[in-house]
Amino acid sequence: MTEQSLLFLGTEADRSYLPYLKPHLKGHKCFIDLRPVSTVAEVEIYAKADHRRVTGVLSTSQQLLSRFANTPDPSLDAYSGSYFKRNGLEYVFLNPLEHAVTVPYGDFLLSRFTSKFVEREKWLRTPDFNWCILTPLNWEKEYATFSSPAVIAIAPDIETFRYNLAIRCIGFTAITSENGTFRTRSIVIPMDSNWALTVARKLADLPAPKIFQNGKYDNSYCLRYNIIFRNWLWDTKTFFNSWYSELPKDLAFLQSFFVREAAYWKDLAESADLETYYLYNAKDTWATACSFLAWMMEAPDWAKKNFLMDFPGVYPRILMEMQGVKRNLPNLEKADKELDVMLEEKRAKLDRMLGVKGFNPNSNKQMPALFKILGCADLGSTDDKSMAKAIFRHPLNARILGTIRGIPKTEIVEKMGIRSMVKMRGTYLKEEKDFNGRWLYAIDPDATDTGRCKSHDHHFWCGAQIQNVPVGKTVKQTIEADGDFYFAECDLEQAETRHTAYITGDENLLAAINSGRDFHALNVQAFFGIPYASVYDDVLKKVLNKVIRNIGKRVNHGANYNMGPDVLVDTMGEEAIYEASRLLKLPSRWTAREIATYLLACFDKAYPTIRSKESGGYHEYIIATVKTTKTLTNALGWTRYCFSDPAKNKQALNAYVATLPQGQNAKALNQSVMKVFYDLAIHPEHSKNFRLVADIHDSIFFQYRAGHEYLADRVKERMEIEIQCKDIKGRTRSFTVPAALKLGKKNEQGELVRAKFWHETE
DNA sequence: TGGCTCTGCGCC
DNA sequence: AAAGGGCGCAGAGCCA
Repeated sequence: MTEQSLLFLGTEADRSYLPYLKPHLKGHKCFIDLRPVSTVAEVEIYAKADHRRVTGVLSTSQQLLSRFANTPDPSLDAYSGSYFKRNGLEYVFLNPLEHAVTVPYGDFLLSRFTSKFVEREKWLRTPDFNWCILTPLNWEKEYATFSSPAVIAIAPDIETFRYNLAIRCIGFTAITSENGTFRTRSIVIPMDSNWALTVARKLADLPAPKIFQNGKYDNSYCLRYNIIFRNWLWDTKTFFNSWYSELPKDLAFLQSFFVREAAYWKDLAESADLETYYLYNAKDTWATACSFLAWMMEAPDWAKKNFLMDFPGVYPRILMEMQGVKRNLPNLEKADKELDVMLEEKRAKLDRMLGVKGFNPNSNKQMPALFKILGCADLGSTDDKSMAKAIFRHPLNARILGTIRGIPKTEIVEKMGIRSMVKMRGTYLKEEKDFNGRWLYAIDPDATDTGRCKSHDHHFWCGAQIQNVPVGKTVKQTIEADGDFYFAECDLEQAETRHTAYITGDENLLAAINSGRDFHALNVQAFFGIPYASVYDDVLKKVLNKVIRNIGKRVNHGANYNMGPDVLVDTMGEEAIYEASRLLKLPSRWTAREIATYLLACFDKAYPTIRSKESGGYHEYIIATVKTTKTLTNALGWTRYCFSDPAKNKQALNAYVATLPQGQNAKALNQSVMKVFYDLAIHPEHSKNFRLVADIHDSIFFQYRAGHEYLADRVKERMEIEIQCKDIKGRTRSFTVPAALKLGKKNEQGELVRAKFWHETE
């Protein structure tokens, strides 16, 4: 590698962080200048001076960036890692150096992007970009290239019109490999004729494996056109989440990460010029192809294993997304009307109490003002927890804030607070979000840090996410099963707690979870010494002491997430904390914080290996594992790369402590979803009588046709899979999380009434 | 008007 | 000093 001379053009804000740049320069000479720059010419004169002979410019200057970007006010963050070459001088833009300290992966990216200059030989030698617009005149020649056996993969990408969901153009980049050299060819089909449609279908049907970036989007649109992509086997978004799940995942970031010479080009999409727009489309496909090559060459085996686990999950998810669920319009209107009436009533009541007109409890200006008047400004927030505290302080507060807060999580509309009602109407009860009478959503198997699926609104710019629909009748009564189908849900029971038990190997937790008895009542006995028999009756299967059982439940929950005492007070609420104190006969002079500290200590005594600071505990194991390997791998074989140091940062510790149980459960459920998909949802014998609706973290929500109840049992069978799990001391056990099928409700005669609406599965 | 941040809240 | 994990989305308010 030849000695290089670099120039860092930063800003004053970078000054105190310059030491973080140095180790990444790998000994190369680097001039530093923090003065404002206004023109490229100025930089060139400075850099090319004989005594400097600078070849590469690293810059955190937004001002300089604006000379390169195609937009008037480009964002440094969007362009970080972007590369430009002008007049023989190369430029790479970076986020402010401060990120090296303030962002967990800041130093990592600083190193990576700096290596575009100091370790250029490590980067994929990018194939040249060459492209054309496909026309009836050139298409045969291009098609011959694309269908040649030398093509190892094809990266397609579509551009769409949002207002009518039409495909505007489709780009394809073919990767060919000859004698170890990769070449690309890119083409764009403007989708403006039947000829274009025919050609697009032909290209999609080619046997070469297809690479998409977030391909569920493209394939959703193409399915409407009957453009069927054969061999969709790769996805760069899934790739990236498989390797560095904590990093950003948008395409622009991916290209700057994988392609040395890539510049952020998304702003070309704003272009009114058609040819520029098609160029943008072609570049998208080319960048996707290059990212694919770079990932294949660079990603470690564990990331590839993650990919193989996650990618097939796109097939059941796209099926769920394209089907959605039916809305029942009369029920939707009824629910909305009911909320509307109650909302107006409560708003009027609140206004009367406050002596004003139109007080808005959702306003971040008005609510703090109200808190100030009520003497609660010290709470620092006006969220639900703070409202609970304010209400606890004084009956007047209770009267006023009660209208805003209502009874949390209640299923009765009359008891709901203003905020909940606004939330329900705005988020879940808007008819205009539906698509031909159906609620659509997206479910991504490749988008979270822990490996869970994530839901959001649909690719067709409608619908809403399906994983946070409020419990209870109000919203769920608007979701109706199709034709002669019924709804059912199958839930994994106590899934994450069971995973925690087998990961930590905590003997007490294992015993509790496997006793077949009521887990929370056992906790009450273990935590507080209150006899199990006074909390739960095993024979009648009945809770005898709801209050104390609930306290046990919440302490368990809090400790599992490694809460501190203050947060436990917040989540439980002072009322419940003092109630616990009374029930457990704790010293009456104790503060809420002291009570919470005691409650958490009770958990630690009962389950000594979970949070224990002593040697051999789970938290210590997490800290040590991340320190030595920077990764955490769960029993299903999914690995998370960890950028933060859990020894130095409690938030990071909490995240990493949670990642194994959460991710392990997620991957187990994913296996079940795959089985249900292949064995039932698309099985020739069953697909007519079975529909997958969604997977929701620890449950599968589906429909079966009347007379085909056995299909529900088959879902349950496929969810109860055996898991081999090695605990932190190296002992392997196998276990199965039990699943519970919810088909409907029993009527007065004790007969099962099957669920026609979603709330009836609860 | 659209885009942005902030706050708050829905779920597991 | 204090620290609950994983998410998406709506409304308010500010700014260009």
